[in-house]
Amino acid sequence: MNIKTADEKQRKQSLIAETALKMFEENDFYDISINAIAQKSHIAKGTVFNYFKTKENIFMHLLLVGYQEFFLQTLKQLQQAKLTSVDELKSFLLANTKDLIENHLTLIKLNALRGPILEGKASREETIEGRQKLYEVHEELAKCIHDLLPSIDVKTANKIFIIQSSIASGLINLSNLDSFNQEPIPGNMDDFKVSILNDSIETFDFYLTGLLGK
Amino acid sequence: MNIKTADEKQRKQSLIAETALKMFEENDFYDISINAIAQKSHIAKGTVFNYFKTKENIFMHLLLVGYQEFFLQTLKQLQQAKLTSVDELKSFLLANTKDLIENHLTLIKLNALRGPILEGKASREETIEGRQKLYEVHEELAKCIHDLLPSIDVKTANKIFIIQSSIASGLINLSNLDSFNQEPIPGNMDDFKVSILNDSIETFDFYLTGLLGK
Amino acid sequence: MNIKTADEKQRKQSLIAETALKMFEENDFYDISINAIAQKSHIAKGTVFNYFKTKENIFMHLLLVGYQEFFLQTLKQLQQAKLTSVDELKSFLLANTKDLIENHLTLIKLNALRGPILEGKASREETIEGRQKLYEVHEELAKCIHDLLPSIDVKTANKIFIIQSSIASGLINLSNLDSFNQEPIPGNMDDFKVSILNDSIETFDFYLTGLLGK
Amino acid sequence: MNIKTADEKQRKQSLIAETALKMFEENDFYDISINAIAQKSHIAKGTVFNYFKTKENIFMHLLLVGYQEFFLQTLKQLQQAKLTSVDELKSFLLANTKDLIENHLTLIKLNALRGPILEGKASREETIEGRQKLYEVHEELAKCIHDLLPSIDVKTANKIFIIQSSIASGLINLSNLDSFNQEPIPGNMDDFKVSILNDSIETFDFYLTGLLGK
DNA sequence: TATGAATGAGCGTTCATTCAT
DNA sequence: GATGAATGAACGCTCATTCAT
Repeated sequence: MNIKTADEKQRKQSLIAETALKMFEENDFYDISINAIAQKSHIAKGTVFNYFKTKENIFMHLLLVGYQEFFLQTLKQLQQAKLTSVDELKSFLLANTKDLIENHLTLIKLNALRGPILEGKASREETIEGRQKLYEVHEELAKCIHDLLPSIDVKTANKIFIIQSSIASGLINLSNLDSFNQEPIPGNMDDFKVSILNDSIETFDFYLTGLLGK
Repeated sequence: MNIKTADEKQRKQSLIAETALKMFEENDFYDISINAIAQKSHIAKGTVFNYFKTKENIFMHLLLVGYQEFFLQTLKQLQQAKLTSVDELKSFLLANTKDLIENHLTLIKLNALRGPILEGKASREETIEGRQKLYEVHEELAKCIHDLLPSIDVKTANKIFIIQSSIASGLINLSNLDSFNQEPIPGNMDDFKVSILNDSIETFDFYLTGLLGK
Repeated sequence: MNIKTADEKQRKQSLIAETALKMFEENDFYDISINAIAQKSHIAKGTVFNYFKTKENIFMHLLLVGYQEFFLQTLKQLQQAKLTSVDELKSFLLANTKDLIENHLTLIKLNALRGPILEGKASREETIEGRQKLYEVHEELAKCIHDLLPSIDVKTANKIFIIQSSIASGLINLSNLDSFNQEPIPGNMDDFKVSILNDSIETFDFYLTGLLGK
Repeated sequence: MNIKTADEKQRKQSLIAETALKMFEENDFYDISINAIAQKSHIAKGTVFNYFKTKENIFMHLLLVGYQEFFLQTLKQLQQAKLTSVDELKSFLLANTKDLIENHLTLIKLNALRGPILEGKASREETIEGRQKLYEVHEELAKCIHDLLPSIDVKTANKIFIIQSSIASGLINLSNLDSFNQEPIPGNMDDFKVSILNDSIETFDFYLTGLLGK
């Protein structure tokens, strides 16, 4: 048990990361203690620190690797999609947004932690390395779009994905206006209901139309 | 002097709230301690708790009252604006967004705290009371828009303001992608620069066009 | 119990400091935990931090205030002693050294912590303030000697007290060479026995003779 | 290769010890972790524990072996020096002190660890064995002095070297009184400057004169 | 013999909250 | 109403040491 292969090490790191991710689905960063992550992972507290230097690093890893994977998957889907028009791209992106929200909502929640909470204590080196990898995938994705539809330049294509996350991230913050702590607020709150999924898609749809033309 | 008038009471509460607001402009919720708020307000720590039952209540108050004031001000401006077309409304709303971002950025930052952080510990009663007041103003604002431009129904008008905040809030989360802890990341990061103001306005502009028609 | 006078506050600070001092007589800095200090003082751990910002500050306080008191007491004794010759001064200083070692040994042990351990985490402000007060007393003491015996300049008089502590501090480090963990080492260890008191006084005596003339 | 010769074993032990020594030149005992020693030695953490049962044993070894080597070297130099008078011995010892401070300052720093820190956790057996070897060299050195200058008895000669280390060790503790964390303290601190080398030699010179005559 | 992953007790420190005055 | 001293649970994190391989 003493010498782990890179693969075994990765697996344990993933165990920790995935435990943290699961917990983050239901709890806030500050309500998740390293102790709890360790317990749920059935390992000792110290072991967590053998794999991540700080608590913030865990969540930064979640954000960076999670987005990398999401964009890589998006890239693959894009390559298979053989888009031929802006309209088809729009459809593709809206479906992609649905996937992001339905299956990767934590990524979007993690965005809100990055600047104010994680960067202060996450390791600069690791973060920048992870970010650069992420940016590479992002650029590749953008280039792929540009290749398919040359009228969309690379910068614009990059921006599309930034705005995609922005919209979803913002709608999370404004969701549940009709309840308090999951319990409904008395009175007719219909006008304040937000559907993260529907409103994100609608907003992103309008955005894409505005950006790329009717 | 033993018995404070309601007015005096309000004044001290405002003092605390405004101090907290100023601190929130530059620091994260978790980096602002009650102790620091008390010191900056030149009052005792215990006094803070005479006016707000919990730390979370302070920031919930900031959010609810801040938005009330912002929407009241918006309402006034709207009443003076004498809009006659959807296009004029759009211009009005974009200018209003600029004001929101330039002068009330903390409101938008507070949105990100509400669900995951504040609701867990804020007093249910006070929050719901504050929220209902806020919703009233919000409704009034929406109705005003509907009165000016009957083609826009009240529910839609309400939604406009929710999306306005959503967009700005989301872009805050995605800003500073080209730096780490305020310091620039090496490499050409042009494609990842976000301007909260410009991108919010662009996105909101496209949204309004999509929603209300070109 | 809520508003303490300066005097009451000082008394609690002293309680903590004296508890720490007592513990330091028998244990090493790293074997004394804040928890233990709090328990022995019959107060809560948090209360300790209301009076000292860091653990290091406690011991820095002990060092600075302890020496201040010792030098003030020495100054008083000196003023009463009416010395008229270098020989009388020597006798005075040797008796003073005896007092230092017999009744203030912790001060000498604290010297060994100062540079390598305390300075790294003690508050700069407080330390420098405490040091400057200490230096003033030190200077006053030196001036007093110069006034009594003008052949001894102030700088030399200051040095005398620095060397006094040095010698005792060094001999502490070299003491107990004939035992291990308080238990005697087998064999005849007579040649390695150190008497902190006797050897300090002998060494200091020789030093003073060399410095001030037979 | 499964069975290491005694020589190979010694070589790895020396590697660890020398790495620790180098680190101790610049860092405090508590700032040097076994992990760091292992890394700097390019061996595994567990390997360190194959050669030293505890962290304290490493530094105890450094102290005992370091002093053995220093005294052996001193002995050799003494045998070559052909001293014929107390004055020549004094000169020899002062030069030896200069060497000790300039080239073996860590030995003196280690003295301060021995009693309060190392003995508590260092292995009794190994320590006593090392100490006895050290005492033998020490005695030999003392006897050599006695043989050269019969007026100096062996006990006195032993003591000379104990006081030599004491003085230097004490002056280390009292050095840097004119700065805080390497930064100068405001104000004229001339009277509180300590030169470990010069003041050690002066003090030791006076001591030797007092002990051995004029 | 060498390894390094796992451990977990223990640390200093923070801070919202209480409550006697 | 105002105060601020007291509290203590909870936190992230360290690190010497163990031991299966």
